[in-house]
Amino acid sequence: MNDKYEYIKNIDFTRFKTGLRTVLCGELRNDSVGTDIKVCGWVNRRRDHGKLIFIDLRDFSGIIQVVTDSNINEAVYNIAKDIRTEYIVAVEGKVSARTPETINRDLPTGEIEIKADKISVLSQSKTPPFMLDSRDRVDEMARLKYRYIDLRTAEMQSNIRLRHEVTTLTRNYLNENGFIEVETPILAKSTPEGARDFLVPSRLNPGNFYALPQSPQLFKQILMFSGFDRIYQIARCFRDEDLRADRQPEFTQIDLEMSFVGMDDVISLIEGLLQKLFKKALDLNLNTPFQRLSWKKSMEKFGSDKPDLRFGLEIHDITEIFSRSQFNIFINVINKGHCIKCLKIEDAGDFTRKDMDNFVDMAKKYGAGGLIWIKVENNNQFNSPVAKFLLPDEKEKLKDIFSLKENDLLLIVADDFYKACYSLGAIRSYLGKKLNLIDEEGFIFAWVVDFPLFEWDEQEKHFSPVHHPFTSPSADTLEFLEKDTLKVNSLAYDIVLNGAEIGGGSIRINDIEVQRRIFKILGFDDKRIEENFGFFLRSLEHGAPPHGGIALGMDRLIMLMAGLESIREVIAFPKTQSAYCMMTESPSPVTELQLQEVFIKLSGIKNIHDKKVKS
RNA sequence: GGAGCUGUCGUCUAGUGGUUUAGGACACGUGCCUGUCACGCACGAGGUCGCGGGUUCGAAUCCCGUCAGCUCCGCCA
Repeated sequence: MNDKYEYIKNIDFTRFKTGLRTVLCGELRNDSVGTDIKVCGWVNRRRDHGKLIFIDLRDFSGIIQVVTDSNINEAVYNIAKDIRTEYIVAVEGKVSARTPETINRDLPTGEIEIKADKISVLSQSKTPPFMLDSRDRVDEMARLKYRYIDLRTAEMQSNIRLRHEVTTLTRNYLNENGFIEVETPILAKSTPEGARDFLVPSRLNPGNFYALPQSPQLFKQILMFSGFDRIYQIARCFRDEDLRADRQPEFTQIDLEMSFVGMDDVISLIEGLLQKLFKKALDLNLNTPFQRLSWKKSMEKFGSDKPDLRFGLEIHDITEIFSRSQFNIFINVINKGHCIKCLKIEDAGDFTRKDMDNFVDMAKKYGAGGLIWIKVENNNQFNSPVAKFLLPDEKEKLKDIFSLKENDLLLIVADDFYKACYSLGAIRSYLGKKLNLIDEEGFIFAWVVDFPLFEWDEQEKHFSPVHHPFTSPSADTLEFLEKDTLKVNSLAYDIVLNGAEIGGGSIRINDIEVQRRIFKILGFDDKRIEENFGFFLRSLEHGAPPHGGIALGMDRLIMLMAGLESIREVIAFPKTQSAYCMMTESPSPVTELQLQEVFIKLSGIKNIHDKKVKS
């Protein structure tokens, strides 16, 4: 049976009994035959057979067929005649068994129907802009504009209810583990670095602004200093950056913080949570502990800090082979202490010259200087734009190491470690999909650990934190903080699922001197430290326990659990790529008076009212 | 900030310089129909081809610009 409403689980139907209805549409089975019921719902479809009209009545629980017969009750029949799709009606009648030949096996309620004694229209509806059962073929713009209709579909009901299940299970699990839920301000303080803040002007403090929190990070830590031991929050976070399929300007994190813990404590707690979520919501068993790999190894083998481990196709280092190379590109790279990385694709005979150009473009797009391809032809000849620059023994070594045979393809990037790995990692992901190497049903988790604490920001010419500035350096690399900054590792951990980062956390700094040193390395002077983090440093010097935490990107997690490709599908009212809400038409201009009250004067904007005038 | 793709009745689409008066399907309206369940049948209404400009005897079609949506790079402590 094809039951679109299988998201209705463990529901106590009696709770939904109201003055207007005694049962839900999806509730009844043939054991109710003969009873009189009242039911309310939307008209999913009406089928008019002349003297006989069928109405498929829908609510969140399912669909039931209502029948009116002009020979039996003409008044009801006449009402049914004027009813249209998406009208909301109340039906009173008797549950009756369908004759064997009229049973609908596609419907859980297909063995019965309701003979209507009374139908009243509770609300009329204009013809809907699109049909609910063709939703997946409807342009997303229309779905977002008429979100209230899109949300009626079984798919969206299922997604939003899955979301509710995840939050409920999470709260229960964390409560059982001694956490309490604490709210923190939405009108918060703007802090430097990180993402762009959303600003909120203060009427009572002219010229001053709140920022919407990018995460409740500092509040979580301060609650540890306050002795709550374990807190969590299903936290809304705001970041004013460009959107993606998996990024919205406001999104939700399962955000938690714990006292007197090390990395393993947080990791095993989260493994337990995910195990419970997947078991209860999807009936899937996850094996724990999840595998762990270091950031370095993840970059080296998969070219990503969020590797998709559902398939192999690992990256290899072939720098050694070319140590005496005559090829300029390789010589230059090796002289700079950089490396040569390689991806081997077997049976690549179908790839054309155009595909090769495409690989080169992809490598460039992801930051590499270029890409070299070598295709193995029959009798083991190398077909490659650089074949003539390769020494015979280099060719032999490549054949040897990769056991090359006809139609094998090597994609080679020579660049610094990060660019070489990153660009080949992007190609690896592309090929994983293109060559169908991925088991779409599988969920492969991993922890990525041993991140560097800092990276060098080439544009801004300063160090910036890989995680955030409150992440603790590892004890064994702490000594390099000032003298070999990039060598310092952090006690940060990311959790990765099927090539997506679904969360990250760290053991935090609880030593004010270390915290001050970190701010210094990040290039903050004393004045700026005091202005932005003074409150936090003062809180650190009044007794701060060792503590750590993590935040899971809940929208992404639910998206992956539901097998979807955009978090917009699991958010009730998402925004478009230009951060615009199609339904409410927000953001929008405000009145001059509103601006005056918050002491704001607009400048440098052209055509403020011209935009968004459409459809 | 950048790249790519897309935009034709309410919806999904056909149409790549000339019988196109822009075609079809679904939805919608009217009528017929007593067992359908994506009901069926007949008839009907519905489109300034996203917007602006250009090329051309002629533009939905080609060119430029612009707006919107999507995907991606940058960005996202």
